[in-house]
Amino acid sequence: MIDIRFLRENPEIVKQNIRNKFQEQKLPLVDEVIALDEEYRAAIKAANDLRADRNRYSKEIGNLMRQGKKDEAEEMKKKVTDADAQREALEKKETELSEKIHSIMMVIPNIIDKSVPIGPDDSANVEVERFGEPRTPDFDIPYHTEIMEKLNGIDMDAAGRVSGNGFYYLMGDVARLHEAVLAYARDFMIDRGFTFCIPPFMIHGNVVEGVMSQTDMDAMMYKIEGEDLYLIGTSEHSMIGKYIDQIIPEESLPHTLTSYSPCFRKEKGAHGIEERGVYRIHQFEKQEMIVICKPEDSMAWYEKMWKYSVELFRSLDIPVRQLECCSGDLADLKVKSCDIEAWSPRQQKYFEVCSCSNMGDAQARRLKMRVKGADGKMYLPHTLNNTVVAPPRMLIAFLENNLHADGSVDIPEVLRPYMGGKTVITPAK
RNA sequence: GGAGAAGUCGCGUAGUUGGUCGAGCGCGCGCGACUGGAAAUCGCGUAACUACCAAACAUAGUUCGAGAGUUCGAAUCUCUCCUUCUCCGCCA
Repeated sequence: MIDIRFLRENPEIVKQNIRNKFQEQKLPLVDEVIALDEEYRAAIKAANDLRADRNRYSKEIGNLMRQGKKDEAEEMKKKVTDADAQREALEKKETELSEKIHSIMMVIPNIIDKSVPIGPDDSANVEVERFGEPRTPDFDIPYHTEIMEKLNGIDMDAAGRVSGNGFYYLMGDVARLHEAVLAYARDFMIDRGFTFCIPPFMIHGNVVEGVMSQTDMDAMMYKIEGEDLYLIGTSEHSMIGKYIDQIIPEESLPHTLTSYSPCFRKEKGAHGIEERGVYRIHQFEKQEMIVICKPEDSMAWYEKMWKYSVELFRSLDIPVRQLECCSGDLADLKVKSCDIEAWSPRQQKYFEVCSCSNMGDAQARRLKMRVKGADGKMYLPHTLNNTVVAPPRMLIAFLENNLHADGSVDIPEVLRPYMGGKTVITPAK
């Protein structure tokens, strides 16, 4: 969500930004919203004048009543009532226009950063840098669910019977590994100064609207029947939502938080064969990091945040690369975003395991989250989020990269304390 | 889930026959005076949003949990919802 004042004053920038994001169908909305806005402000002005009249008369009526001048008061009441219809019509127009403008502003994309590569879709994303040498073992690596099955670590059949497609039972060492990764990631972020947080896993509709775009909401969020509650798709939703309607003291910035939560996603749409198993599921668990900071600091935080992800994966000896999202692949709220992708020796390619985003002030504007500056002035902070690690998916990379021909899997040193000291897990006999 | 109480300006409170209440007081905070400096004291100031404006000020509008209603006029009356607290129930 961008500032309507900015749009009003810089329609060409907004339009060019829409073109850069290959959303030509939204171009007419710019002029449309400018016209509506003009109409809206005229309506406000007219309605304000009428309200001012009413207020003035009402005060006068009070005075007259006190002086016992009933007749004059009655006459004045009539004057006010006469203007009622006009005032109510204007007020109705006011709210209608305001709603229209709001709904348009909700779909106007955020202005992307100058550095974002222009491209229509994810095929135009740009590899920026690789970290670690991709390895290719001299034996065939099975599909990740097979590796897990050999370790007696997964039961997809039972999950299918109990919950349907898109769920999993993790068992034994694999389940423990899953928790170990989360615990390690949690401590990794705590060691970097982030505050650990366990947020609500269900949130109100208005918070959902504040943190994500409408299209994302439809495609992702599960709603609780009969209640104004949604299951979160990521703890970013509750963590950024935490600040709804809040005024943050400037001296408390930046807020650096790392949160754990299960994540629930509908995952509407067709997904390929490589997205079976635990790659794309309705429920998974994730350690997340979010930062609320001054606008001028957000790019520095962005750089720091994606590097944390790289560092974490490298500490588990998994090769990764940074892939910068191009304009067309950037969700509407985002200013800049990149994925960290892990190397899959089986597929001989990288696949997404983390997603780091700078949302600029878009979420802050929607949520009415503000910072009170030292000079007493209010401004909108910037919000950022990044995956620390989402274990079911990261386990794919983990197992493939640490697998031996006999089906055993090495446990990297940093995870051993969380695995009861085990150095390796081995297939059941 | 049931019964009761409450939700006011950063915090604590006043406000209960609707009008001079956008809101008093205390604390906190800011500025100033006093002082060698400080404490204490005294004085002044201290919500957000919107419109107008290049901007500031001024002006006008909106906001006393949220929404709707009654009324010329609502913090004050009515209704619905939400939240918190107390008690009970039910449980990890």
